[in-house]
Amino acid sequence: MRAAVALADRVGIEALSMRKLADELGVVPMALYKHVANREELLDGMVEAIVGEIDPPTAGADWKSAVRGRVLSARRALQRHPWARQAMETRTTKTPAVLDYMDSFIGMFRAGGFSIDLTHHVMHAIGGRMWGFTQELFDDAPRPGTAPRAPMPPEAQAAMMQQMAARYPNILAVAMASAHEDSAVGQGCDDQFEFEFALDTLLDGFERLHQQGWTSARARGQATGS
Amino acid sequence: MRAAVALADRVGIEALSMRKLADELGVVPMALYKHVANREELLDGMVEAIVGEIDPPTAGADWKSAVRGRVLSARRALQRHPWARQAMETRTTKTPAVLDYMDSFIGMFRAGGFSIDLTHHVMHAIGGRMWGFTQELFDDAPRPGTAPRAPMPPEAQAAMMQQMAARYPNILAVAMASAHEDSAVGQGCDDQFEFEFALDTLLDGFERLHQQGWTSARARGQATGS
DNA sequence: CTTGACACGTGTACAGCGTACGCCTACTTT
DNA sequence: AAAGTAGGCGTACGCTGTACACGTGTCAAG
Repeated sequence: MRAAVALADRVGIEALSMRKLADELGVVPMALYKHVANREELLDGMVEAIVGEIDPPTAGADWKSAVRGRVLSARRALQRHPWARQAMETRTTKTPAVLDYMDSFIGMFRAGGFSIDLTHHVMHAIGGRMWGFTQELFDDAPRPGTAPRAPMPPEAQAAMMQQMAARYPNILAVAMASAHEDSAVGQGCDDQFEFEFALDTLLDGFERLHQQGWTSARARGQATGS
Repeated sequence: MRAAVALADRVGIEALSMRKLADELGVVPMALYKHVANREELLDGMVEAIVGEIDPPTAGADWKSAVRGRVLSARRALQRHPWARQAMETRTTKTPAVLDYMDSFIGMFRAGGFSIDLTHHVMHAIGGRMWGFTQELFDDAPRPGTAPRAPMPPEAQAAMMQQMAARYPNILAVAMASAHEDSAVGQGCDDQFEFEFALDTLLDGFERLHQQGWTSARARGQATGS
């Protein structure tokens, strides 16, 4: 796994093949399949490793600087591994380290007193920026070419829920809240709304900066008002 | 090209191979290479086609609703072709339709009276959201595995500049301004700054919403303050 | 001390991929 | 009529992921 990350750092993600990695390890290609089921799972593992490099949230900080610091840490991790962004974007399954990160990320807003509802929208808005770059989050839309996962037996689902509740309380809270909301849409969350929420938050910010005659804050040595 | 888009719509981008596309057209694979140099160029062309589907900016609207409408149009185009997002993210060369779109996008802010400087940062901040999703823009960082493009003879470069100036005046204006800025960094633009600018714009927006006791605007039938 | 399970590596094989190279045919332009 | 050109064809090469069967070594239970 570490070797895969190192190799990708050197040759990029496209050039990382099972054969090249096997060569690197002085081993025959098929040997790798004793450790991962397939190439996809290898990429999953690599992403896990990168997510693990992100610093934990600074304890005792206000929500804003906690979030800010965490995102910048994620960005640093991504910059160390330029292939990681693309790899994350193509990943479809959410692995434990990713869920951990999301859960604790949600936790930062909750600890700052954000309502579940606002937290939910805010998570969408910050989207992949939370990874040090940007992507749509919660993107469960079935893409063509990806087979729908096999349905699980109900008791297994229940057990899964238990596990989830214990390990990812914040994710669950948000998911539950958005599931039975008294909105017009009813079940699930409204992608269009989330997109416009993020867009408008940015546009409103731009408007404010423009109205107050913003000139390069860089020269003044700070970013925005924060 | 149209056939490629249609096929990708059906089977996804991963499953779109030169051979499948050739089959679709009732033709032998190598026949495709009379129309495109390679698969990359095919993808470039497909992205061009999608960008061409985005509506032109509404004439006579204020900058904010012009930008808003355009982004939502881009989003609609992307939703019609779920593979397009990923395709655009892997594209490295900026093709004419893409440059046209960027130029006219910059133009919307300029027409709204934004300074070149603010426009620049704002373009970074809105990033790929301008595409109906989100990505880092102006991302010219050389990735491993991509050969550096062959350098051009200087007179060709000059001619290129002429063309650029005529066709993409807004892009050029922004590029020029950021090239010789009196900042500490000097030449080029500061990725880190741009990232933090966008992040802080969002965080400031979140803070404002939180402070004014935001509750689901969806129930009230509007997004944010706009 | 033997036996079997298990983790891990090997070798061979196959189908699918992008595409280099050379050849052929039909149509347009002169 | 001649020549160029746009497009399609066939073959072939090296690369990919991975299925399947077959070793080995380590270790616990009989």
